[in-house]
Amino acid sequence: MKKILTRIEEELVPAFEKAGYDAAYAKAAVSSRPDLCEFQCNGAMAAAKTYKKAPILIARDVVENLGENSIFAEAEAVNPGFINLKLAGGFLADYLNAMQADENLSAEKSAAPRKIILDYGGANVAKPLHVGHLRSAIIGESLKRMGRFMGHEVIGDVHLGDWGLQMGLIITELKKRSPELAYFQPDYTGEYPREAPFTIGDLEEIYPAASKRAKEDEQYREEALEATRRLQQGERGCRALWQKILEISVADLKKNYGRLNVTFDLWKGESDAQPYIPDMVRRMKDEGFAHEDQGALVVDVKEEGDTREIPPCIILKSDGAALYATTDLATIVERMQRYQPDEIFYLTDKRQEMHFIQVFRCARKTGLVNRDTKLTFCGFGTMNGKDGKPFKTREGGVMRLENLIGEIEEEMYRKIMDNHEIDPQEARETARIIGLSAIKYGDLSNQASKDYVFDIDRFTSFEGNTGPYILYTMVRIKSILHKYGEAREIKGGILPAANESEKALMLELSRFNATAEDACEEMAPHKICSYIYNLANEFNRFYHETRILTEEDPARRESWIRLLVLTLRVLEVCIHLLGFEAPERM
RNA sequence: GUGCGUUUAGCUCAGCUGGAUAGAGCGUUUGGCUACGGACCAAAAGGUCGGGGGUUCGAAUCCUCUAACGCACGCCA
Repeated sequence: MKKILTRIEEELVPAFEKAGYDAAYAKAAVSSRPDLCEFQCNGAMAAAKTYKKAPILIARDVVENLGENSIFAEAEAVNPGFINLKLAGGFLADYLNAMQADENLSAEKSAAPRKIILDYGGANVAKPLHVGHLRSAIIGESLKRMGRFMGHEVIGDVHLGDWGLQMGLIITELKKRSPELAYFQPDYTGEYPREAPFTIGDLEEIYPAASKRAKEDEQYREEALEATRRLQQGERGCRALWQKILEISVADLKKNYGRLNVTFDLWKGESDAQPYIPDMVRRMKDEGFAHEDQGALVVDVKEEGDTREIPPCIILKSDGAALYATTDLATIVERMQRYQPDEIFYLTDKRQEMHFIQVFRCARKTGLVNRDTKLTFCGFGTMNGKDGKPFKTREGGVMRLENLIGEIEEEMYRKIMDNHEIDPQEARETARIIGLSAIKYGDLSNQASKDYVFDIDRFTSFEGNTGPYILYTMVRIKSILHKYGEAREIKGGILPAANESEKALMLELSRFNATAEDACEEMAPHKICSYIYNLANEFNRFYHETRILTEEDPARRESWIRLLVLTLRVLEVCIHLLGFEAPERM
C-alpha cells in the first residue's frame, strides 16, 4: 500500500504543476511542529531561487491550486514559505481501515527478494557464551527477522569456531586426565562409546585450564599443536572425540541461544570449509592471483582510489598453514556451491572491518563469487559498562551470558512479586519474557554501529524508554480487549478521530509501513524501537483521556476497540522484528 | 604515523532527503488514582549541538581546518 507521504505528494504534485512550478519541489515531510500541523511541504522555499519569487507567494499559489480534495482538512501557507497540512479525519480513518484489512499491515515486501546467508553469533565450541556474544546474537536475530519480513529468504548460520588450536588444546587436556579412553588408543578399531566422557561443565573448565597451561608450558603447547594436526589429518580417535565435543557443546549453545529467542538455520562451522581449501588455494596460484611475499602466500587487494594502505590478504602462513582469512574464503566457496546466495551478510564486532574488506576484495578478485553477489559487512560496537569501558563482572572478569541473563531475570522476578499477588511459577515465566525485552530493547534501541553502555539498573528499571514499558502498554491493551470479550464480533470500521489524542494515535499508526520498510532496508532495529516507543506513548495518552468500555455509542466503542486491536497488532509485529514477545499479564 | 569512527541537557541516547522554538528517557521540582492495570499521565527547570572558518534565504545535518577520545593497520580469531 502507498505510504501516507506518497499519498500527500500525489496531491501536491498537480498543485505545483498547475501553479506553474516544477513537480520536483512537491516533497512532503512529517511536521517538525506538531502544534501547527501534521505534515509540511518546504518546496516553496527551495523553489524561490529558481523562480525569483518570494517563497510565501509560491506557497500561496500551491495552496490555492490544491483546491477541493478529500485528503486534507487544512492546507495553509505561512511565513517564510511553509505549506502546513492537516489530514482529513475520514481519509486517515480509511487509511487505517485498509491497513487493518491487510495481512502485512500495509507494509510491502521487497520487489526483488534475495537469498541471503546471514553469518552471526560468533560462538566457539567448548567456550561458554559471554557478554561479547550478546550483541551479535541480538542484532543478528533482529536482522534475520527484518529480512524475512521484507520477503527475503534469509539463512542464519552460527558459523561455529570449531577448528584450530583450541580443539587441540582440549583434546590434549582430556588425554592428560583420562589417557585410558578408547579415543587415545592408537590400535583401537571398535566403535567408540555413544556417551561422551565429559559434560559441558567439564569442557568449560577444561578449555581455560588447557589454554593457561599451554602459555606456561612449551612442551604442552607442542602436544596441543600435534593433536590439532592429527585432528586435521583426520585421525580416527581424534576425529571421534572432536565429534563428541561438538555434540555436547552445540546442545548447550542451542539451549543458551534458545533462552534469547535466537535460532539458527545452519550450525555449520569452520571445519566444514576445510575440504574446500586445497582446491581454492591451487586455483588462486594457477590463475596467478596468489604470490609469495615474505614467505607467505598472499593475494594483493589494493585498489585504485584507496585512501589508505590495504595490506594483502594472506592465504597461507609461511609455514603453509591456513588461517582466518583462508577459512572465511573457503566458506564463501562452500556457500556459493551449496546455496547460491545473492548476498552473504556478516555481522561481527566492528573491529574486524579491515579483515572483511580484504576477504571481500580477495573473493571478488579471484572470482569466488559472482559479479552480482553482494558481500556485506555490518560491524557493531562494543558493549560497555557504566564506566565506559568494556563490560566486566564486579570482580573484573568476563561475564558469562548465562549469568547475565539469570541476574536480570532474578531482578525482574523480584519486581513482579513485589508488585502483585501472583503465582510464582507464572511470575518466573513472565520474568523471563520481560527480562528478555529489557536486554534486547536496551541493546537494539541504540544504533548498532556505536558502542553503548549496558546499564543493568536502567534496563531493568521498568520506566521510560524500555522494553518493559512497551510490554506494559501491550498488556494493558490485551487486558481491555479481554474484558470487552474476545468472542464478541466487532462490526464496522475505524471512525474518524473524535479527539486530538485519538488522531495522534491514528497518525502514528499510519506511519507503520514507511517506518518498518525503512528500518528493514537500512538494517536499523533502533528505528523500530523509537517508532514503538512513540506509538506506545501516543496510545497511553489516548488511553488516559478516553473511557473506552463505558462509551455509550456502540459504533464509537467498536471503532475504538478496532483501533486497539490494530495498535496491538502493530506492536506485536514490531517486537517480533526485534526478537521478543509480550506476556498476557505482567 | 596513516586511515576509520565518536563528540548533542548532569547521565544515557534520538534527530529521516539541510527548514519553523534541537527532541526523548533517567535524575531534579510540581500536579493527577471513587479508573478499561499508577510499571501510567500532565507540567517545569536544564543546550554557545567539541572548537574555528566556509557554502546557503536557512546548518546538529553539507565542505574545510582543528582538538579530545576510541578502534584498526601481514602471517591471532
